[in-house]
Amino acid sequence: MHDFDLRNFLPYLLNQAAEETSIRFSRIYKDRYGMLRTEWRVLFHLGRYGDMTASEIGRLSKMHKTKISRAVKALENKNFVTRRESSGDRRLGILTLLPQGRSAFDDLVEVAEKHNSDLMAGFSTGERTVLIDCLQRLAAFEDLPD
Amino acid sequence: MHDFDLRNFLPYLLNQAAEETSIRFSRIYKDRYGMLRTEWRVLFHLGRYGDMTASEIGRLSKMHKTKISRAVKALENKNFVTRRESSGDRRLGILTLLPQGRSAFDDLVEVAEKHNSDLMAGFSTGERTVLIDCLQRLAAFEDLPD
DNA sequence: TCTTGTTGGTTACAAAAGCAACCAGTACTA
DNA sequence: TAGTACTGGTTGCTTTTGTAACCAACAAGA
Repeated sequence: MHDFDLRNFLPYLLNQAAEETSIRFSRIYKDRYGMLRTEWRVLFHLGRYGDMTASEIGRLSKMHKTKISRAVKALENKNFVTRRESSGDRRLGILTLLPQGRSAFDDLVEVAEKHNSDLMAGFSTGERTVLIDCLQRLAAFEDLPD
Repeated sequence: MHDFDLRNFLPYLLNQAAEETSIRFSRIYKDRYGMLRTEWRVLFHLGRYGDMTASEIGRLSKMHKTKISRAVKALENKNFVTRRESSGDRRLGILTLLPQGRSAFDDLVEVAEKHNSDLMAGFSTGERTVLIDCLQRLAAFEDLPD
């Protein structure tokens, strides 16, 4: 019996919090649109930032390129997204939201905003600021030198 | 282009932070002991709380029972853990750390404590308190009524 | 004590993630 | 303009996870 407390260990605690807060939202994009987490992430990037290539999404989201590749394929099958070749660099596939994808995005953004404010509801303004700020710094932690 | 910002969306942000903060530590338990995340979680519960059954670990960690079952099997194969049948209820398997598991635990606790303080290093005392408190509340969110 | 329901735990099968190899296309540079 | 090295992206194979079905063992009531 050791006094190390898992409940103060950030990687563990963050993981628990991430899982708990994701469940309800994931049920919605899964039930309504048959999407996976990787798929809504791609969708959200395109909806939020406009046309992008897979590797740009990768840089922002830090998802591995195979995940993105498969998510894009699934979104194409759903007619949510289309891909056209870049005129300059022919390796690049520029991804664009199609009307159906746009409307799923609009729908899910509303859900996400509601869900987010539910999650934040218990916190004071000051707590929210600190929480978001700390999380953003932690999310960038691995980019720091060892 | 919508103004919804993924970077303020808690489920996303928490996930990013969780992944980033887990990488270094996971490399260590993987490299040194060939363990998976599920395995170190079980190990840490036993090391921290003493003998437990699989379902007690499940209640605390919220891991699904199949994950625990497989993690326990892997830990038994490594001679980190042993299981004996409860004298009372013969369904229950009481899990105990073996010397090798104990020493891996001791080693990893040190690593985890160091890693945790590295992660916290950038935060003020006030920030730490708020962060941990908010995360613990978020981790319990799904237990709340809808 | 039968019978119905529950709980602890495992297993088998399907879905998803991780990893490495690969195929273009580009970029450098000799 | 050939050679080498890199980048964007896909595919195939392996490892992990999720899900549901299942097998004991227990519990509670008729």
